[in-house]
Amino acid sequence: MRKLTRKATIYDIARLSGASPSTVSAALGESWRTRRISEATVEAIRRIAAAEGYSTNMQARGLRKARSGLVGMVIPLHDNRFFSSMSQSFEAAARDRGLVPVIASSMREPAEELRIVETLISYAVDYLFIAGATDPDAVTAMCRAANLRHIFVDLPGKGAPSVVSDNAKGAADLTRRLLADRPVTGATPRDRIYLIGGDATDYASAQRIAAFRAVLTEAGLPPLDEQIIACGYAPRSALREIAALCDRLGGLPAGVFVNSVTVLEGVLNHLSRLPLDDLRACVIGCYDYDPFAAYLQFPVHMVRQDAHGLIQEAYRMIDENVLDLVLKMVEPELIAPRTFYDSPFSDRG
Amino acid sequence: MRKLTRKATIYDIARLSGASPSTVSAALGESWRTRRISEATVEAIRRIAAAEGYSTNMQARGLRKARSGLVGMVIPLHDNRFFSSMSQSFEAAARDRGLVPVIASSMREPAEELRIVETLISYAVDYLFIAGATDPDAVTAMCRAANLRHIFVDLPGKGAPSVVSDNAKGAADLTRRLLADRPVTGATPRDRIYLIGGDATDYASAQRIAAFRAVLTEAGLPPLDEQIIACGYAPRSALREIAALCDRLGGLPAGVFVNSVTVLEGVLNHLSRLPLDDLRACVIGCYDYDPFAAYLQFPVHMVRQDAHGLIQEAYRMIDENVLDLVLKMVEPELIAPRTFYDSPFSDRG
DNA sequence: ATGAAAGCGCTAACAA
DNA sequence: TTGTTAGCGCTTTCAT
Repeated sequence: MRKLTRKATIYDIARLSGASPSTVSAALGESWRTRRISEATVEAIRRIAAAEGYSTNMQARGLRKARSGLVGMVIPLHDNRFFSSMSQSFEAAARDRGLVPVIASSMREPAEELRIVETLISYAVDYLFIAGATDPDAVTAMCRAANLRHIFVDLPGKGAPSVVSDNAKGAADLTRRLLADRPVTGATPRDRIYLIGGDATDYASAQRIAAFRAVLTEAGLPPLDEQIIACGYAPRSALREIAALCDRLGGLPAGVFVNSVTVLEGVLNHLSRLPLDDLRACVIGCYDYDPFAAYLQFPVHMVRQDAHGLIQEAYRMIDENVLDLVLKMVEPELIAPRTFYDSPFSDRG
Repeated sequence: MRKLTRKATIYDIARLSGASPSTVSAALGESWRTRRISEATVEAIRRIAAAEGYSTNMQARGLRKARSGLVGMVIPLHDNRFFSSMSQSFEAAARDRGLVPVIASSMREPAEELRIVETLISYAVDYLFIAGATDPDAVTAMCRAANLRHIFVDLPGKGAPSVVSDNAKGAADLTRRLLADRPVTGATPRDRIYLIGGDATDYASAQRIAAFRAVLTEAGLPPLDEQIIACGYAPRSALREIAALCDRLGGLPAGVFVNSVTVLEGVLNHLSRLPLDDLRACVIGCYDYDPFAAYLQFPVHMVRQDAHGLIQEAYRMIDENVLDLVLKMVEPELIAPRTFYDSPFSDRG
């Protein structure tokens, strides 16, 4: 017969054990050593608590201690290999520290991002990670007002420590690789390399676009503005833009630098409609790694961003109480077509 | 100059506005209508609160109201297309209801799963979704003790409403499709279809395996036990098992039913080392959809589970206060090789 | 070695 | 229409 009563509190355990609530609190927590509660008492109290299915009410504890035990993270979206890897690492690292992770997705909407930050502040998260921030300054302002330690990941902010991929290096490496694979003359619009996807106003894309331009210029192929198609990250708009581009050019260009895995999804949607020989004449690079995308019918050069490393580094800053406005870079890695990268969680599924 | 003071409380707003804390509380919340606070007062209070950057302390509110405003969900892992889609839908649906989602991954470890449930209970989540439960009965026991409404998704439980994919139908469809694509005789070990991956003791895999067996049997090809290789969901073990299988058979079998997208990752890792012609002689099906996996060098038949539909249905049960031990089925969809499925979030990235 | 009591910030009776 | 008060469950001085 199921008990319909509310959850047990320390008062219940106190009554049952004959000890006082404060003793119970100490016995059930960490402070019993310093309070010099006898081991016998602690044992007895814990036994009873276990029997009653007691568990600490974290709302009450948090209220009293002014620490919730929660760590928040804002990501653009869950349904994305890069960000979901970050979530996985974020969660593991949180647990290692006895914290409970709360991950929310902003859909890259600045307003939504701020609403989420406000919500997380309401729940008194102890730290906040913001990945792919769309409005870092506003986030910093809110966190400052709430006295909340925060840290930017992937896209940096000016008001807090930041950990980002070395986008310039990753993009330069990828661009060079595309050129090496498929030398172009730049003589005709089709004999050029195009960059598609991303938001030219965000830091990561800006860095990548700059590197892309620089490498092309170095190679004596200074890019025209129309070679940069920063149409956002959504598959749907990427599909539209790559189709339009092929229309304009009368076919695929010599090469495409795809600015994220979600963009690649849209691009692939279009490419899949074209004859295979056309695809093979075009060299494709993608700024992000996906094991399946590594084995498509045409080779794809990929840049694997170190999601795990980014998160580790960010937690290190929290652990070491770094408050300086550092901008830490984590190296991405160029992955050759048809190569497997063994993720840190590949023994899980 | 940054204020270093703690966050504003209703007492601060009360002092500043000349109203009482309870009036402030009402004005800032929903109850001011029924309490018949004048609009003017409400306005004034809200203005001051906004100016002070006030936001409700949800720990305190939750403690008082015995409702946290949190909804929990346990998933096996974040870094997985199926589950991360679920997260995305779960979060959107939570927000529609004014709830804050807390998603935690169990890595498919029963002990971890229970620890997470206990943690979520500690934080007083108002509802709990458990996706891919490894120990549903234990979860139900804990939730009962804590008086927590819960619901199983993907893998059902006996003690609470459950929403699951129609695994039998999905697996039967996929198996039939494999047979249609690549008729086998069953005469030699290589001329058979093998199922790889999953956990034979979990409900979903059990259903799929049963359907796989049934379809083969119907077709006059009753499967041997060695045709079922339920080696778990991890890419790494799938890699090992498919390699071992090919070793035993002296090459790829006629067909492979891959039991999840993570398993496909491991399988692909092996297949990628084989000559393309060998792969093309083997028909591959995967129970899960991934847009990139849909465009590999060899065709892959896929079953798309309706993550969004599962979550919608689960929330519907919460909304309608369904308490019966129903087992609701959601139909998966067979997706032909090289087909794009347009996800509900493809306008995002 | 343990207990009593105050208070974290909020809401809901109950008063006025 | 608004104010006063008690108390949600916990931790922490301060007593003893």
